[in-house]
Amino acid sequence: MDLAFGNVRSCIVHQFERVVDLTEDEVNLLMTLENNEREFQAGEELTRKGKYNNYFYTLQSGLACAIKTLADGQRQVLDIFLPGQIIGLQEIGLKNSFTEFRALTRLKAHPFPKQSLMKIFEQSPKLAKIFFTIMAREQAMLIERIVNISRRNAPERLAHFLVEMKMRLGSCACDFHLPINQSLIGDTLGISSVHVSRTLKHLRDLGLIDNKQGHIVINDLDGLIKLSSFDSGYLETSPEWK
Amino acid sequence: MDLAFGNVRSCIVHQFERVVDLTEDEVNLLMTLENNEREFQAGEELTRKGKYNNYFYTLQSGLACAIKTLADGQRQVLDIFLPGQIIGLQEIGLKNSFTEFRALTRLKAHPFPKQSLMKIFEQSPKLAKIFFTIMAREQAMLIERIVNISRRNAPERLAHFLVEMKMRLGSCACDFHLPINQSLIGDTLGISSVHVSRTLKHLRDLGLIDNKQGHIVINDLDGLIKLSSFDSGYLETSPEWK
DNA sequence: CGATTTCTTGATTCTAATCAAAAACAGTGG
DNA sequence: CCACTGTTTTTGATTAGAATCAAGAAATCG
Repeated sequence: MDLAFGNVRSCIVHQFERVVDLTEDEVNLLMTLENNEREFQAGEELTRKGKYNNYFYTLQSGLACAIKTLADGQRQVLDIFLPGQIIGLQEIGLKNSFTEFRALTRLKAHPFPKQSLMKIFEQSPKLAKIFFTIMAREQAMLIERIVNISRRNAPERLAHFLVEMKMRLGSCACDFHLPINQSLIGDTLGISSVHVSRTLKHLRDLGLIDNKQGHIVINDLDGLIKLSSFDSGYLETSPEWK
Repeated sequence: MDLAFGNVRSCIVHQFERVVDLTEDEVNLLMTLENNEREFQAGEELTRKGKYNNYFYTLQSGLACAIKTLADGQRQVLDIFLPGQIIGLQEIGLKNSFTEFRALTRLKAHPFPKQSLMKIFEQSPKLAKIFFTIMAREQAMLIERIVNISRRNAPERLAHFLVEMKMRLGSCACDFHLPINQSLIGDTLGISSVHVSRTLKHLRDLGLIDNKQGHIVINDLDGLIKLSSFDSGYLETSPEWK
């Protein structure tokens, strides 16, 4: 398995401490969200679609995604989850959800019941605030996805997507595994798989990237950023919310 | 001004009580968010774009929208706010926001500083939970917008948009004012204004709707729902989160 | 009532979808 | 290690949906 999607020690605490300093009590409170670990195989569903799901998951290692399937069988990928992210926040409070969460690689995740969140709110307003901030960041990413799909053409969309993945992975190396096929990329960006193939070739021809089966090399990050008019603002958290 | 966008008494409390029963203390706490009212003219910006904004707004009457403008001048409308909604939640915690909030009609809104939210979290976990639920609903709407833009063609998109507006307005009468021009509708749905005009004509020709300057009449709601495969699930809150 | 904005309609162009088939690749078991 | 199978990717040809350009009609505003 690729290092980029490898293990994160106590993933949620780690994630939170990037944002704020936690007291011992708060760390312990958060740790209660991670008391049982489950492993999923690549392709396995974390939640069965349609069935009401009472769990969140904190993703420890591997990759997952959220997929919405339409009545006519079309699919839309809503998010690709990296280690440290919380899976399922987006459908909190909804009567019934038709979002399906699926493992993209073999992965480890900690399921915890949605009620735990309420307990956390009661015991620590500070943590409530952080969950709020995380939710807001998710939302900012969704907004950026709307802009991307709605306003950019295929090469721009793909370039934006690749830059976003690179930024979120945070690796210095412009070189990472992307273990999803072109069909799923298309379902993320709202273009057909055939056109994804053509567009990847186009970006290769421009010398911006190289790719072969699930491996991306970014040759010209600035070029991709310029092409897609990528603005990282939506990934950055305000200091005062830390 | 149209009744549909008319006054809501103490809008946020009203909104919250649709979801949960509030104690006297909680009502008072919420009321602190509405202690000063401001009026904005149609077309006026609530927040100046680019400038850091420290305020939320609870919308009391009128309509507003959130717009993101790209570097090349293209616009994307992210949300259309109805009375009772909170404007600005989506950009909480973000370092810098390039979302612009603009009045679509003459409107009344209550600005309150973002810090107030933290105070509420400290004093009532129950209210924190409701804010969370509201945020989740916003997010569900964004997800639906992604699906709409990404997966449906122009007539389907427009039909979906009209059904959503009707559902959110909650009016029994399939007949409402929509005080935004076709250019803005296009910027909401990711199609050009010219194509909005053609598509509206198409829906009229099918006998599904009637429209003239800012006024929509839905003749065949079921037809629109079927055309757009509209599923209201994303607007409905789960009972256990109430 | 003139001026400006918005809406409609037509003609053309372009991007991406679809259809179809071949090539590359990954996984399987002999 | 290689043949067999199924999946994924590539490439080409065609079609469809929507953008763009342009100009006239309608509505709104002062």
